[in-house]
Amino acid sequence: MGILRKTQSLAVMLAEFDKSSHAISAIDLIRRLSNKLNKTTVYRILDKLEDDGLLHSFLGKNGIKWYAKCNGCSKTAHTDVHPHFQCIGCGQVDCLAIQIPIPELTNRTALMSSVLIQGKCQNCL
Amino acid sequence: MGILRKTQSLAVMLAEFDKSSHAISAIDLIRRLSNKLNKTTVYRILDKLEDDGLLHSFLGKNGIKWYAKCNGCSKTAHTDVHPHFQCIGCGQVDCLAIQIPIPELTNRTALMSSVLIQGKCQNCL
DNA sequence: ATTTTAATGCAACTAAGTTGCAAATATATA
DNA sequence: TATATATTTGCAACTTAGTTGCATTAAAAT
Repeated sequence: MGILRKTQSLAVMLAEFDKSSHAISAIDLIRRLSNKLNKTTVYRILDKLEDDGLLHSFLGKNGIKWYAKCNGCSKTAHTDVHPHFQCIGCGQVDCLAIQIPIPELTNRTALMSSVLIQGKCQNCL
Repeated sequence: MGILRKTQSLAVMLAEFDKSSHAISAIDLIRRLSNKLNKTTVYRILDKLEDDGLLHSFLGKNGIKWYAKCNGCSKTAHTDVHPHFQCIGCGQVDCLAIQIPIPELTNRTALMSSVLIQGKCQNCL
């Protein structure tokens, strides 16, 4: 189940996502908010916001977890699927507003896919 | 640096990869070989085999590390890039012998990409 | 204002992977 | 073949990301 109470911690978290247009890793968020929120709380609120379709999560380099705002998802359907880009220079991670088509597979049914592209962002070129 | 000595541990590891045609996760390998090899040794040999272009690694569901045999890679160039498939039924992971084209990105340069497709394998359909 | 129920903080834990170092085992040299 | 040298191994201890149980706190309902 997702969010049901409007708590201070929730406001703090939402503010943090409103502040930046990029994805944020769970660990970075914990670091940034360490004086305000406990890390357990951060993880729990992230979970709930994802349940509610406000955030989506994905794995970056080295398998660490990132979160970014969703576009047009709901509690029932996460429709906003797209690749993510991680800059190997500055580490910044962004959602890409493109579609990567997955071809039909032989002997298998594809149900979901995750694409992580690594490279250099404009700043780091 | 890669492998330089033909040790028993190395033989045990290579035998394990020859035994199966699927990818093997590091943790599973450690479990399977726990009576023969220390986990540190397993990780170290995996590293070296990857350096040598005999294995490639990638991240599966939940960010855990998988290894599979390479096709036509060398110590200097890992040319064998392809998507991986993880069955959500049995957990089995395979390399897919297909290419997923990554389009040109605006304001960014893509240097590498990793694609994980999840779905059902033939057995689990 | 009081009760109910969800959210929080804390400490302790788990799981995957890494590191330092002494002991063991390949390989090179004599 | 025996010895020296250098790599590999095992072990224990550590790190890092994330999770769990439980008592306390804070929303929301009554």
